[in-house]
Amino acid sequence: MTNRWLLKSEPDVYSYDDLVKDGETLWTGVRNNTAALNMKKMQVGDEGFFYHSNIGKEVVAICRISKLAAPDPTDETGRWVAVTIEPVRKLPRPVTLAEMKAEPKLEGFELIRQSRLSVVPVRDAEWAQILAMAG
DNA sequence: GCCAACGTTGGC
DNA sequence: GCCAACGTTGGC
Repeated sequence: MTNRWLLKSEPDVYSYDDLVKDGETLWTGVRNNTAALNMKKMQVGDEGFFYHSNIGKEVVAICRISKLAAPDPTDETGRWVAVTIEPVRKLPRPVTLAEMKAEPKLEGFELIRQSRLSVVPVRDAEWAQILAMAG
């Protein structure tokens, strides 16, 4: 079962361009239980939106899960996990948070409902809607 | 087990 | 810089 996701990153810390440069990256540092549960549900090949938080506040690209959740090497307690992601493509243009909030079809979107969650599931209809908004 | 206090995230 | 939302911690 393929699912879709949205992953947040502050672009001054790690942007989509950094991911392109690196080829792939271990998505470390998630320290929230709901977000960790979402990562454990990810399958290799699942796609996700890459969202720039704080600066930009917009979906900029699509990425793909390339490795399943495994223990996060930056976590000394051994309780947290990280997946590996790779870049897929940039959107024709970014879709901003303000646009998504203004779109009635995205009313139930988890990104908007629970704004602090850093790894968010995206429903098929929401995925299609955001792609359509990206042009 | 409840809840107040505090810390963090992220939008504005 | 402020604040809302949410999670965590610790006293009782």
